[in-house]
Amino acid sequence: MLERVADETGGTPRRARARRSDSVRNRERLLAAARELFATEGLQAPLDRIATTAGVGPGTLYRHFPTRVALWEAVLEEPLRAQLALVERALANPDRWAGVAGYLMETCGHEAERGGYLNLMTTRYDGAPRLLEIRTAIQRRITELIRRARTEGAIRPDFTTEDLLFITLSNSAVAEVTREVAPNAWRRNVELFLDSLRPERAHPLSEPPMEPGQVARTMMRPAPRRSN
Amino acid sequence: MLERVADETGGTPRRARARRSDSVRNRERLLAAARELFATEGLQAPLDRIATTAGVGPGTLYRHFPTRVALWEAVLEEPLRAQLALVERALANPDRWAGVAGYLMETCGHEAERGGYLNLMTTRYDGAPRLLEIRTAIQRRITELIRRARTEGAIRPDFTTEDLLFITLSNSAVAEVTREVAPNAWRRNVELFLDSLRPERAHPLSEPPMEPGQVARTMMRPAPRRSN
DNA sequence: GCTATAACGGAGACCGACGTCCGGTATTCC
DNA sequence: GGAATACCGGACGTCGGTCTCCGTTATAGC
Repeated sequence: MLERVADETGGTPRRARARRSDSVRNRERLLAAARELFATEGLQAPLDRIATTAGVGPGTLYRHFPTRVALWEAVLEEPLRAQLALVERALANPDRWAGVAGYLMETCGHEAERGGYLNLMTTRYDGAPRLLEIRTAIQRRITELIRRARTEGAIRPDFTTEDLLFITLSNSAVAEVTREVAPNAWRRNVELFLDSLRPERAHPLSEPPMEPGQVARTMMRPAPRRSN
Repeated sequence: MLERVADETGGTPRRARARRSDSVRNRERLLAAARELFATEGLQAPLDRIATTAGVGPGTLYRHFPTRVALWEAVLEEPLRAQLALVERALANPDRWAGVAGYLMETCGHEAERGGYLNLMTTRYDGAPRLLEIRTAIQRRITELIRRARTEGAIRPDFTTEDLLFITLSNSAVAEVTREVAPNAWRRNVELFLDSLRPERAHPLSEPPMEPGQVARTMMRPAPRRSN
């Protein structure tokens, strides 16, 4: 798309320059490199290496995307939308159990494949309102998914949205550790989990579910964390 | 303990000097600082900060403990032994279900409290045979714990040691994220998990359990990992 | 083509962490 | 008390990562 800078000055409609072609090209290269490195090395992949992979200097990267979050915003929208589509497909499934179970397996499967995209649902997108918006939408759908399954007796009555988020979170940890050695181990783990949310097996949970307000603060952990 | 360096030269029994008192004192300070920082900031806490906290220079730290693992070896033996004691208590419980469930809750509880000691069971202690040994002992006990519970029908027949390790691993992730906001949220998660290993009406798991050999390679992930 | 300038890209400053070296000091032993 | 020396500690080199500045280059507009 040939976008022209909007003329903010109001009065004199002075034509702006078209974007330089090399700029457009470099931007594309940067996005491709970022997609690749984020997926393989995680959302904290070194920016300089992204620049190198893209075949541009670091200066160019920072001009296009002044912060890491800016780059996230450009790159992560697509996978987040895919995630959204996933929930919606689950919602459309009249078999409530299959909806929930399928969603969980697919989500966890995606995460297990693309290692870097773990935690798409749990990282803090501080300056990225678009991403936040999509994630909020996803969470709303999940809540609805759970609610329906619960009221129709497909899953235990005390199961909550947060519980489900925690399951995917748990899965990230398992997937990360097992990826190289036993790339399918996560599946077993999820199936085990699934058994825990069937209604007929439910035993009372001691802790009350978290309040909705807590979720936001909880799941959005500060971006850089060192594990171990 | 006033240890004297053993005279390796065999022939002339020349008395060695006693350890200098300041050396002993500094070592203690370093251990105390390491215990504190490992517990609060994780096993990857900056060594320089440990030195500073102990009130000594970095040189002193590296003389006493040339590598991070050396420091781990001195500091982590105690918590690992505590863990071992925990499993043994669980083994001693004639109520198999209570043994397994109690062990899981206590382990996860410990992890949730001392944030840094997450992953005691899953980090790689490359040059620390003493730690490895204890951990191996723990794993053997866990295996036995699971075996008994399984053969006596207290838990589902297809549940394995690895499954249990993954549960604690999952729990680390949840505990880490929720610690500040909802310090008890992990409990609910574990209870959910517990429901999944009850024997009645378990649903078949698609993937076969991992081979024992894989566990070692799997769980012992390389020490430095950056999350996200 | 020519010019104005948007965009490039790399050198390099800064930072936090690791690990070493060595002049100075404290402690032990006599 | 004095000598020998084990030990201290911080200055410093290195490294990987972030981010900026600015001289150079490529492109758009004419």
